[in-house]
Amino acid sequence: MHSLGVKCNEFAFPSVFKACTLTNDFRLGKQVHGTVVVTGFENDEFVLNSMVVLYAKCGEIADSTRIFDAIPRRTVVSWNALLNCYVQRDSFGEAVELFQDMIVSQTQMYGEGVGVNQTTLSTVLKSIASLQASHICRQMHALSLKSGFEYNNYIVNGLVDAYGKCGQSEDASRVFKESQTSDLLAFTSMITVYSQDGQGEEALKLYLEMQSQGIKPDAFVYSSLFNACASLSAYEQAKQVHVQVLKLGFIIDIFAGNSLVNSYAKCGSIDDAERAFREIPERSIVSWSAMIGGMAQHGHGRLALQMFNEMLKEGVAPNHITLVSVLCACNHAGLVTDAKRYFSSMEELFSVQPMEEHYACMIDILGRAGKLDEAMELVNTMPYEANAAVWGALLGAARIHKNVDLGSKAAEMLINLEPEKSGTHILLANIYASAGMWDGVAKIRKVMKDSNVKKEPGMSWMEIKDKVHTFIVGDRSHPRGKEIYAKLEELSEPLRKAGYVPMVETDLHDVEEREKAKLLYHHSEKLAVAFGLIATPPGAPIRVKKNLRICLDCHTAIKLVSKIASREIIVRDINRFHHFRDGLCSCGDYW
DNA sequence: CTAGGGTTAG
Repeated sequence: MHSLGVKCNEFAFPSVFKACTLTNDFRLGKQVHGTVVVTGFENDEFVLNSMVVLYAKCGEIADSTRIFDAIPRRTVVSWNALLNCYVQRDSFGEAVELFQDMIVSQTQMYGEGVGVNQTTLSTVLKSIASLQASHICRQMHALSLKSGFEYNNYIVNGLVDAYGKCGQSEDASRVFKESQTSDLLAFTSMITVYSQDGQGEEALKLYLEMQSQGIKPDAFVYSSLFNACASLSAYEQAKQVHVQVLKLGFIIDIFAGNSLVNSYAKCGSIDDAERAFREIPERSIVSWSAMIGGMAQHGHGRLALQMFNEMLKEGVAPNHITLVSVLCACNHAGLVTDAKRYFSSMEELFSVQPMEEHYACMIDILGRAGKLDEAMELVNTMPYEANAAVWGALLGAARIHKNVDLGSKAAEMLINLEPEKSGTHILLANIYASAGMWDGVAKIRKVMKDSNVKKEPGMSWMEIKDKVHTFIVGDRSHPRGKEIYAKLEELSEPLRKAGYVPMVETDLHDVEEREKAKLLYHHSEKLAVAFGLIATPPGAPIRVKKNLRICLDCHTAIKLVSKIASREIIVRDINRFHHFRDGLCSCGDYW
């Protein structure tokens, strides 16, 4: 047109720029920019706004901003284009800053809550979610209400996602419920929030609810569902969801595949995890890390290291998480020398600088192996302040190696760092008890009473078909309670013959000795195992999970039960898996 | 005239 000598007025340019933006034709756009200058329209705000959008879309943020800054009145679209530009390159902080300028400028120009639209809010919510900027969530929520976008699907989804990522799952759920949306993405976001918040039951319930409303899922939701199963340790559930994905004809992509590996591992079946792992077509570092970490948690240290070598052979570079898992694997297998080698060479070999987590892991390894001096040396020379993980590792080491001094020092630091946790007091009491320091035990009991620290009640679960059976110490409310207690009674004689002596001294309950022995014998994990023995077919593995660390007395007893009853018993406690088989445990009595 | 959801450790 221009080359034909036809005069072009300012009304044509925005449309031309728009066409260039839509077709991603940056080259033509630049040419037209030149024409704008030649024809003297470079001060027209409509022309300039359309140029901002063009340059932003092409990722030329400097040019875009330069033009943008020179426009006296910017359109919402220009602001949005620039905002989106920042989000595209993960500059979320800059996006939020730009938005704050935008609010000031647009409010001056148009009045409150008017100069932004749903695209603005949606883009900014995504930035807030990525930054986990919880303090701005509420403001954004208020602004959305004020602007009248409350029930817009994009905004609902954005708010759910942002509240969730900022750790405010209750607010996320309130927005979701009040919106009464039937949008697939909003459902997916809400399911993800629940699963990331450890509310696996809610996640699975919402998935059912979604289907009963006739909303068809897509492949996105499954990674979160598998995670929900993982957090519930619900093996049957994981299998059911897995089967359903296949039935619906969705391909298990890399995200869902990685979650599935993690889920099967966390549900106690490392074999299923490995099968799922082998079926992932293009395994990423996340897939490998999940598999290596799973094997480590199951106590298969050597296999985990083999897996790591296989990974290196395939040319996949480990990241900091992989290396935590590798160290963890060494820890479970008692491979101190290997751990030291990996730890000291990780920066040189894999360009991963040891972080706090790696130090904590290494300190745990040294401590468990009884090298308490070396562990302390590392604590004193590392470039970090010792955190709860480090003191926790030292406390655990002190318990295993019966070191009262280190134990009380570590416990003191831990109680300062996490005063609300009862586990620290309990562990220290165990250390005192095993050293025969009964006044120490009594003191802790008093401190716990005075400071109102409650021992978190121990609970164990067993999943049979799709029903979850819950047990707490001494509880007789289970429908098959009578049989469960009879089974334990029946086991007491063979247990005694096999050398089991109740460890009453480690129990902190304020009751008489005989009463203690009874409580001990009816710990939740023992009840769950007894139930497993009567409720599953002979020879079937028994899977139990517990909300705390498994107790020492139960660990001893269950080892013997696995032999007496010829059963594989798998207990997932808060830290790891214990595979009891033929009188032994996969953790090698280190936990 | 621009915009939304999923994966690994401790």
